[in-house]
Amino acid sequence: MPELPEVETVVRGLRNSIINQTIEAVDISDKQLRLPYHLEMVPILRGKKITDITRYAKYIIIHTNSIYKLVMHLGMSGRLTISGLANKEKHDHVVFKLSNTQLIFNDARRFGLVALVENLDNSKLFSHLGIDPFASEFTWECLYNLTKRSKSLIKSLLMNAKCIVGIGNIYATESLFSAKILPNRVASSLSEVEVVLLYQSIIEVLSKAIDSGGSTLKDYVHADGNIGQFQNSFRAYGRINKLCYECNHIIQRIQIAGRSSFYCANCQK
DNA sequence: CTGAGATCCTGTCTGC
DNA sequence: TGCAGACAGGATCTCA
Repeated sequence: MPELPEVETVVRGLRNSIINQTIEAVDISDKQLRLPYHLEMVPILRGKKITDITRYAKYIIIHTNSIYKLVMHLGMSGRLTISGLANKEKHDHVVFKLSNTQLIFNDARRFGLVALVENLDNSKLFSHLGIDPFASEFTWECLYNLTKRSKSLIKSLLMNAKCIVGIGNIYATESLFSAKILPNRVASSLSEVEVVLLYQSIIEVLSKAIDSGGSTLKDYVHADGNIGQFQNSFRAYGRINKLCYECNHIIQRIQIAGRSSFYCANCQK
């Protein structure tokens, strides 16, 4: 679910509310997430102070005054929220009791993960990941190099975390619409001009989505429980059979790599 | 090696 | 109203 803008929004929300708080207890449910829990996190984190919260790809990293970092991924339906209420909700899998509130990891579909990591650089979770769109090394030339040597479809490439991290189905769809490039084009067929347009579209779409607090389709909420607003700015995603805002042709849907892709056959070439 | 498809899991919505 | 089937922000494994 949450793509880069949603994760970034959650991280910013947490940064504003739980830095300097102490983890007093960790309560782990019996339902497994994507990977087995590191149960040793319960004693290790007890009494530790939260010093910073950062994002690495779609992972949320909670730094403490111990050598370990708490790493979380929201999968498709994960929520990471702050709540003063003690009552447990369905699908609350890990609850961190803090000085004067609770940090709650809730995930209906359990595709997410909560892990303890000592060294981020050595972690298997991150070793294969591609470039972050907001890293200074991510330039249009960098994107061009990726497309040139790829035989996959451009939308698959954008969503492939081994190439670029953080872009999922929504933002791949919106970026391609904005750049007027069909999602089922072979990546290596894109011209330099098209790649420049696509690069600019990715940065613009992601930036606007972050400014809007991300997109809420169903499960995603901010750390404070509020929903995102970027879903109101979608120009292609989910707009099947509706009129294209640019040219009034019908928005169509195709499946690419098993995911719905929405596009305007008139605008996108 | 690469890329497409299936898979993990639960909830919600649509159509019969 | 009930039930089957499709579909949903991701990542990873398997197979061709």
